[in-house]
Amino acid sequence: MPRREMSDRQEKMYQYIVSFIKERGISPSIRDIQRDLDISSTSVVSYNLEVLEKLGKIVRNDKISRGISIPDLSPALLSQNFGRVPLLGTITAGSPLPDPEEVNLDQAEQVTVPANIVPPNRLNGVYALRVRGQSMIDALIDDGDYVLLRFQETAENGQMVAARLIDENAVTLKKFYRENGRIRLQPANATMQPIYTSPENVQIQGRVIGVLRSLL
Amino acid sequence: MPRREMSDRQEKMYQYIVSFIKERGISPSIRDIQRDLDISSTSVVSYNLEVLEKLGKIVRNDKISRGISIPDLSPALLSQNFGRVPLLGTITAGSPLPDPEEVNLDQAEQVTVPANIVPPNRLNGVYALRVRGQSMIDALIDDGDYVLLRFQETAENGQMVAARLIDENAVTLKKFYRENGRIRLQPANATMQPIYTSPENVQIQGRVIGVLRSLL
DNA sequence: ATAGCTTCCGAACACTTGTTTTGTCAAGTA
DNA sequence: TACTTGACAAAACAAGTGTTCGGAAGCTAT
Repeated sequence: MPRREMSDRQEKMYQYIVSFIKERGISPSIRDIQRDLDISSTSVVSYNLEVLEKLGKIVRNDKISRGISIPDLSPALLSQNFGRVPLLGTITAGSPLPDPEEVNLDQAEQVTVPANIVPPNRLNGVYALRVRGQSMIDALIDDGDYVLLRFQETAENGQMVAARLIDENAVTLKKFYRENGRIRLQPANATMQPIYTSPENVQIQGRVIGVLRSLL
Repeated sequence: MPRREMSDRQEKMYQYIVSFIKERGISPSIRDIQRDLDISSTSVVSYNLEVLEKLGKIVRNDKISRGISIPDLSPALLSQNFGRVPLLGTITAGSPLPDPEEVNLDQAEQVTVPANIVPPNRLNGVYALRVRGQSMIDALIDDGDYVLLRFQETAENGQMVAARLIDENAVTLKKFYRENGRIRLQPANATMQPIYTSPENVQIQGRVIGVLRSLL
């Protein structure tokens, strides 16, 4: 049996509910619908809401006020197909990076991260940085890209990290290598030289786990 | 004057409201909060909600039932900080690509696109493809990346496009050049040779406008 | 036409829900 | 001490809100 279509009235009610929720963030009451759609009785609204629920267009939370919600608009979606991480600044070879723990996460600009790139449930401790410069061009990271980093203080050889050089008070995006007692920070750009320094002078601020690039 | 912090109780209430809305799609009532958080009186809830609203953590719709909404969770966000495009398949040098117009867009897998990469209002006619192979490695596109393409049938010299070779019935990701009467499709990989063919044999299926990469 | 169905109407009902009022109590503060 | 303020408690109040129910109107099929 094919799914029945919505009647004219049901279509209008559905549209009304969707825009009401989009604009105000809460469900309309039955009397809201009745009034704004010039329906003669609340019982008519009730009746058609029942139909809409059977059609799967809306979900009703039994007998409670303003209990209409729309599955396709569910805030649950907000944590399903993507997540959001704070954009903590720009990373350039040589310029200092705001400490992720000191930034007010509430007021930081947010970057949406598709679930295909990093699943939302693995987004804890992840932040984004804008890339300035081409020091990682051979690692397919270009000026203007956004890199996603997971905060961690250690790294394996070969991992791409944001590393802080304490003495120089600089933060840079490099590949990390531990070599008999010292650290090598290797740019992915054939024209640039690696940095050698002592383990004490290096503080890892996160590891790159994703890249986003706009070519518009 | 620095913004005050939430008290312990307010923190709990806020968390409760957020998860309630996420799970059920509607706001909790004051008595829901009172009961589930073991608060002695509705007036206490009311009092603290007032504080939360002053802090900007929640929005209250005056005097109506279940009128609490959370700005950060607003369904309006669903069309603000990102958009979604269909994932139409995989592009490999040599394998055919499903025609974007023939695919059922409703049931195609969706990819979330951050507003930073492509603004949602410019997402019309945009689709995503998974990249197979390393023919564009010098253009910073690697195996496994997602590329975002805007559907268009013409291209300027140097633009990166998905091009269909009609005779060969193959689709490939290349840089496009028009050279005195013929077309050159240039891979961005020093080890690979360009393809030369006639304009009649080339059908452009879209231009690359973004790249998403996961390094997890 | 008649039965059966869907859709609608109007009003009344009962529960849900936000608000208000009156106090209490502890921590500051002059 | 006396006064203010923040946070809480208990109960009562007044709307807001979903539901129900008898009946009417329109429609379809027999």
